[in-house]
Amino acid sequence: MGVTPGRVGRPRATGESAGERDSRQDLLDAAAELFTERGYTATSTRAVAELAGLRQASLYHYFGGKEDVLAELLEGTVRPSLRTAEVLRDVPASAAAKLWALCRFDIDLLCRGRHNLGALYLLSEVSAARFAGFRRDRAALKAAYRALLGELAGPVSGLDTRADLLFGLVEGVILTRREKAIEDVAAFASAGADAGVRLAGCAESDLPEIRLEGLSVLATGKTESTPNGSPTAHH
Amino acid sequence: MGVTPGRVGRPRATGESAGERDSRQDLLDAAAELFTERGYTATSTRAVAELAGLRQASLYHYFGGKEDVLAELLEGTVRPSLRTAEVLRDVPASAAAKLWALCRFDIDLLCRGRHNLGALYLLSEVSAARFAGFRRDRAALKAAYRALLGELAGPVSGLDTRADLLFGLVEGVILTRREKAIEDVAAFASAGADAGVRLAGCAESDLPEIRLEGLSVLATGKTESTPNGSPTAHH
DNA sequence: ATTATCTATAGATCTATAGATAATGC
DNA sequence: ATTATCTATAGATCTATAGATAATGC
Repeated sequence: MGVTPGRVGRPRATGESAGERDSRQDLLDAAAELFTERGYTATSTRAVAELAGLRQASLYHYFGGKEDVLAELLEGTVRPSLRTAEVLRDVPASAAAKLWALCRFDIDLLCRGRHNLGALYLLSEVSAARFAGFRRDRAALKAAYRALLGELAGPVSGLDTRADLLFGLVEGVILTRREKAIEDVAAFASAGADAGVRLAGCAESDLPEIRLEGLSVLATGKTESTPNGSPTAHH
Repeated sequence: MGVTPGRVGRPRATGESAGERDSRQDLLDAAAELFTERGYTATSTRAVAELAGLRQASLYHYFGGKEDVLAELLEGTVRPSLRTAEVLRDVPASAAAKLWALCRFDIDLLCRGRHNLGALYLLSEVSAARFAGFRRDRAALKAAYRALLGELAGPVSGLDTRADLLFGLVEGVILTRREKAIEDVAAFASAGADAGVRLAGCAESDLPEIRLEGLSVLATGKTESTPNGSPTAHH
């Protein structure tokens, strides 16, 4: 014990190999930073690898190619929200409180983290069939929003439209965050959740109660949030 | 009269030159389609030129480079909204109605048109200093939203946050549109405007009146909407 | 003469593969 | 022997420029 682990394999050309985590994660982190800040196509595999402290070709030891890196990052951005939505379904609480809680969780997640990972979804290239897994998860999350809205409003016409708008409100914070730093994320997420239930038609006077119940729902659900910066890897 | 105009300059290699509009606009249209569908960096100048019916190098006769094309498209996306916001400022109407009208106009604009031009703003590359003009206009538009919100709510705390969220709701429709076609744009835009004033704190019971007044404001303002597909060029 | 286009190309990328090398593990 | 990395490179781009060419205009 106490023995330095000693790494298998040829050392990195940049001496910096030593103290770091594993290279695969280094690559994902570097890609997250560059993809969100410069865009996907504008980022070369060389840029990713070198920010991670490796040479370009070494990226191919861990990923089939650039697209695989993006796919993995993308999936990490919806999964936690989707899991929260699933947990909420079985929690005994008012629909309004659950909706508040889901908005609050999602917005918080999108605002937190070192990079604006939600922005990856904005890349036009994501339309490609390659990212089917991600898009399936995202559709399921949207369905969860719609279900809660329906529970709240009864069989109202225009439910789909409202779900679209509400989902847009939540994802819209990605754009806000791109424009400026959000200082107090918790407050912003709560305000966003307030806006969400207002949009859903809840009366202003019911808000304080909804908020309280929503917060307690979140606390019970104890849906662990993503650790700062890097997406959770479930692979 | 009746004489075919007869075009100056060497004819296009693709015979198709004849019936078209001017080449500059052809290039902008082609770029709009490709940038929104594949992304900016992923689109080559060759692809743009050839979709426009020209050869790659001919693009440089009209634009300094790819970035100039993007800059011009971008500016066309905010200008009409900004102009509407300015017109609304001086219209005698309730703040709620004006806010409704502005939301309605913006959402309508973002949803209409052949390509999802709003999505251009999502490109990460747009952060670059190169597009200062566009970003200035966009900031001014957001300020208009905030002003109306302030007028409506009085000196409330968290006004900036609400403006961010409202703006996010409006721009969020870009994401909705990317995901699916919006069949009835007018209805969607009205529902979005409803959602906007709800979010701003207006009571459900006031909505019918706000809507009516908002619609009449829009009709008076007579802010001409962008012609289908291509951005208005104010240059 | 002027203009809009063309063809050709230099120089700079960028992705992905082949194969060498420098560690540890046994 | 296994592994993680490296170096080198082929082949495919892509952007921007130089300079030719095929129309109209006068």
